[in-house]
Amino acid sequence: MSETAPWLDDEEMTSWLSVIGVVMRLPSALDGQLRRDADLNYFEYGVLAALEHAEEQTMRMSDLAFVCNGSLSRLSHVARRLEGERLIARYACPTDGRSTLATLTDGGRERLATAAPGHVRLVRSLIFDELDRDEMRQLGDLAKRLLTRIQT
Amino acid sequence: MSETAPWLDDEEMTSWLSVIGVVMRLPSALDGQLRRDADLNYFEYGVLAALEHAEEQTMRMSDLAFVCNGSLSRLSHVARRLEGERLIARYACPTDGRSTLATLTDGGRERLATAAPGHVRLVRSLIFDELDRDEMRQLGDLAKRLLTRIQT
DNA sequence: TCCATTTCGTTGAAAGTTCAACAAATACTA
DNA sequence: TAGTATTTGTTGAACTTTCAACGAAATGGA
Repeated sequence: MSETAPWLDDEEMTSWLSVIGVVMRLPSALDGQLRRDADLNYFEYGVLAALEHAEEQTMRMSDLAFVCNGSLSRLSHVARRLEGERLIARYACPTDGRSTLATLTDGGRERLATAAPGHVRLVRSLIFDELDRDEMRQLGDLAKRLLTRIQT
Repeated sequence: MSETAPWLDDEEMTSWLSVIGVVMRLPSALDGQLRRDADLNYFEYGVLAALEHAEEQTMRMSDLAFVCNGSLSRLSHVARRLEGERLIARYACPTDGRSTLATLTDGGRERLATAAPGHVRLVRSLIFDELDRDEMRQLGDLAKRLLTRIQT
């Protein structure tokens, strides 16, 4: 990435603006519904949802941060808030003294149940109602390849 | 959007997780380079870039907010900062007393020139180096359709 | 073993964003 | 045209995220 790269041409720019438009606007669209329905933002929802799907409904903080696509610091602050609301609990990892394990509480499960139906409906209405199965698969495959690069 | 929607099946979920992964991680990847190279975040860069491409390098605040995919309030705060650094200037619109016009200054143009090469290189390395022309067109078309729904 | 390095998580402060309230100007309508 | 509603933009407070610094625990060589 050291040599001078050419600028984007018109066609590239058009595509890029659509992509970045989705990237910039989707989070606030999702946050809005979650805030109204369950007083959560998407990152908080993601934390609860990730824990629900995890074995024992428990994950290490750093793994949780990774699957939630956020920094460990961000997760740490959010975990403090969620713990304050008794939606998750944290305790020291018995096998690695550096690690902290986070687990979903009953309250967290309930809150997730409050948020989820509206969230799924919204995601359907914004994404899956617009794209058919094949298109969605294409989008997912392209996004997966980009994600590999971004995640470095 | 009122009836109970079915949950996402495995294939849908896999695609969705890739999409949301890009949505969540791309902004911080872009912010990092811009902060290092030119002490800007992506939203600020977008404001300067939008003005540069505008006629007279000038836009109404609310139009600017729209093309930058942000709220007017967010833009207003950012504009105050950018104006403080003399990267943009604001003045009342002569034809509509409610409106404010923002325009790029020489300093703003210079800052953009500092930021742009690295930014374009990064976007190329993350996006265009991974996808060929045809794939990028596909992605752009799919994203454009989603954007239409999200932008309501 | 000992020491340097890395990993893990938290913290407080700084920076940024959202939200609700507001004022000013324009547009609408009866 | 008077009164109401809408559009536009700003503001301050509350909230969230980032950044850099830190301590504790584990790892890896010499």
